[in-house]
Amino acid sequence: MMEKCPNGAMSRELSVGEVAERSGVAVSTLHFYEEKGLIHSQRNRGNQRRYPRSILRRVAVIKVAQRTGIPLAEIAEALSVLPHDRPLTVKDWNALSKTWRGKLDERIARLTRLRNQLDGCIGCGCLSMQECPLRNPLDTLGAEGPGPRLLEPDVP
Amino acid sequence: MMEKCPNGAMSRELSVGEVAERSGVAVSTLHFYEEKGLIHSQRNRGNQRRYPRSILRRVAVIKVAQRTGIPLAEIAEALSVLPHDRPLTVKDWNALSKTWRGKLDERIARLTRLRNQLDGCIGCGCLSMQECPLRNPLDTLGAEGPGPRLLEPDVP
DNA sequence: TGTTGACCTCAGGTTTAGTTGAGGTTTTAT
DNA sequence: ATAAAACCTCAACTAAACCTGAGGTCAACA
Repeated sequence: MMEKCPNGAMSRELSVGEVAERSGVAVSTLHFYEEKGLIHSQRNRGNQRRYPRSILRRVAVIKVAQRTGIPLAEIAEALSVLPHDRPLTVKDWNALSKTWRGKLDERIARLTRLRNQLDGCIGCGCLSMQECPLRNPLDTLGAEGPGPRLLEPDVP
Repeated sequence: MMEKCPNGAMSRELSVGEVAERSGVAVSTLHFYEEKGLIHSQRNRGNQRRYPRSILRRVAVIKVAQRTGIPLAEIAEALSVLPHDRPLTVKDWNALSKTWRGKLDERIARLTRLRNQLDGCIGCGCLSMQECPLRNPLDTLGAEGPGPRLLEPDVP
């Protein structure tokens, strides 16, 4: 009798090369991810990596997270709470994607603030330490005398 | 008679430590920037770096560009068309900030697209190779049979 | 039964943006 | 005059996210 496939489908296992091709990452990257604990593999009797098809989803999730700017270490942490030996459920994906969507929002918000500041400063020629919003977030509280005018009045 | 200061103000030159403190970057970073050609320095008779006050503006501009995500090499390139020995004018700053504003826009747009896709995909549970917008930009044209359903229907 | 091509491990290299430290000189303050 | 603080160069190190290559094994196919 045929065994019930834990993946819920009659799916052959994949070699590292197949996973690479189908997921669009290099073989070396899969090795690297494994080393970092982002993915796992079984080995066949010849010591070659064999993956369940669910690896494709896992890699896809990793790549989406990367596109949002999440560093691998953080992705690893987020994925680490999920068991490696069962496919991600919709629930898992919901939790992850909501968290990451939050972070993505933050990133967008930061960049948008910067853009607005930049818009406000294009042409103003200030970039002064005391007043310019582009400088202050970094250069908090000048504690200096009347700072120099930083841009010349444009008389070449 | 007092020489006309090229900076247009009666400003003492700054040491590397002063620049570091006032611009908020480490001394080692200023050395590094100099090595990369982003900034220049004069030396006094004791071989110590001396900067005109306009260095502060230059460093500020570099930091703004970095915040928009521009790599140092590209910043160096953008700044390289401007002479090192005269302060940036409002015109210079306008040109730079407009270019960078464009790149920033692009970045924001990319992230926003991703966010919308993520929103559309939260809860959908697809992440399928053929259909999911989160996968396709990377995994262009599956050219495979009817791809597997990638997420389990959530029955733990 | 070869012989490719895919796979293995492990060490070391690459890039970006710096930081750290050793060993020595200059400046500044007392 | 002397000590401390700041500065100099140069080499090496860090971290992230991989890639490359050497030397050897495994699998598929004609």
